[in-house]
Amino acid sequence: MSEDSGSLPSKNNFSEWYNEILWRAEIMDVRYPVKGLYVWYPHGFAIRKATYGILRELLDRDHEETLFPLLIPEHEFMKEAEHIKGFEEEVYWVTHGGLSKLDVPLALRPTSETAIYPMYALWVRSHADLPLKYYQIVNTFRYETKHTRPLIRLREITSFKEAHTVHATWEDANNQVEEAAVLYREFYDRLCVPIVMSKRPDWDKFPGADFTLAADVIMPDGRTLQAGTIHHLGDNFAKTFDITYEDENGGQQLAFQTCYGISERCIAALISVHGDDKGLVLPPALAPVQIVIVPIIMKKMAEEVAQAAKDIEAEMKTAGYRVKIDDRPLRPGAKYYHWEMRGVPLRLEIGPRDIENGVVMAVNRLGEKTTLPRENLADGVSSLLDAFKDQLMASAVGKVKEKIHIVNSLDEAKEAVETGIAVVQWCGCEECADEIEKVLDVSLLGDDIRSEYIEKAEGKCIVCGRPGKQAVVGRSY
RNA sequence: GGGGUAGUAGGGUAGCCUGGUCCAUCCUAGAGCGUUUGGGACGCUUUGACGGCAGUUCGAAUCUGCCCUACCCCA
Repeated sequence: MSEDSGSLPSKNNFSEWYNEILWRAEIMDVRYPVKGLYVWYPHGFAIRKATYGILRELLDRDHEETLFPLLIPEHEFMKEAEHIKGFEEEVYWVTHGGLSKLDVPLALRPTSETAIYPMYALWVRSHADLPLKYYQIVNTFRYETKHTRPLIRLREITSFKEAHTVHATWEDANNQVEEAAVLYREFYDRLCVPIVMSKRPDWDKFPGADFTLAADVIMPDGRTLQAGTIHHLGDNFAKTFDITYEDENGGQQLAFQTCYGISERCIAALISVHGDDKGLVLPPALAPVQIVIVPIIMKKMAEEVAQAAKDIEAEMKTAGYRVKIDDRPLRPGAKYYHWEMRGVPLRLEIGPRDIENGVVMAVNRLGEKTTLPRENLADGVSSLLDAFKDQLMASAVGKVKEKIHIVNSLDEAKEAVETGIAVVQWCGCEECADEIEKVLDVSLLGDDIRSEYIEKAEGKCIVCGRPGKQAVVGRSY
């Protein structure tokens, strides 16, 4: 395989590194002949499967999974004025069935509010139906005009997990927003990816929402990637789609709603945060292959070594690991590079010497070697993998902390956003935000910061000097 | 939104202005055979391309038109 040899561009050149690792590690093939659409390789898809498996597991605690249609009739799509304004530039329309023009044009969902809420209007009858918490994992379409980028800016988002909840009161919905924030934090914890959550400024919230919380990931080049959003929809959509319920006293009440989504950008974050110059680095839970066994086959003891590898494979399978023997007729070194590129967390080497000594060589993806006793191998493996996961998290947190700069002036902020994000004091008005964005060439990501990496502090707006609150600014994808 | 540059085999390049070939070339690419194997093995044999569609021509990677795609710069 062509992607098997040679080295990656250094991660210091993040953009090149990112493009190259996607195909070298067999995540995505970008050669599909339509702009903004990409193909998942089986290996990338396996990472997706593991990642979304975790998302499902977390949501399934108290949500139910559903599936709504891809096509939305124009009259439903056009109902919510703010919502339309937010999306009209980027909607794909199906206008023909065969050769005949459709009476009602159909939108390819850019997001599913207008597909789901007409049905919610039918489903929600009484307070006993609430809260209602459904989610789906679907593809969505947006006609992006700026530069598309695999996993990050797509015309077909292939893996949009969107949850849509309905509640009796604004406060209930608000509690759900908080629950979603906890949920997303736990999700990214499982990915060992640190996030910074904040409240988007009003002009940047989801079209039709009361407010929006967002999880941003700080990428290796210091730019931020919005990797999850949580919207309090108030009763805005309930009014439009007539979602009402009968309360305890027999009166009709408007419902309150939230929605929150995560797309395959989470995988872009996963790859980018952990990967290194040798390729992918994956937490064991997300690795399609968790353990690769490389038999060191020489002329002597060839049979014994092959059999020992098979025995280890069987043992690891029994212990519940995704494991693979690499018995291809290649030099061992070639195999090491091959699996390092694909992010396999742990490699076990077994050769004549090891058999004689009753041990197995274990090497984790960070290159640390351990000699494990052959007896009770699964125990040794288990503790190595646990330690490896903790190492990944610690290293990711360390990198993020270096990229967060708490600053007191526009000048300091300007320097800070060259390598990461700046935490500034901001009075909250749009004029000052515009000034910050213009001078620094950044986005004001949000205030009401929720991050264990950022200490709370008070101060004065770095533009106008009025009393401020903390806000995150950075260059974003 | 405006401008620019470019698409040649799995990947990387030359050729294009000045149309012509039976072998273009490199690789850590593929296939086959053999010898190897504790950090990217070696030898021999071999496969495969001119982004797409139309046009000009005896003849197009090369000229013309349209389309698609990618990258860069400016708002």
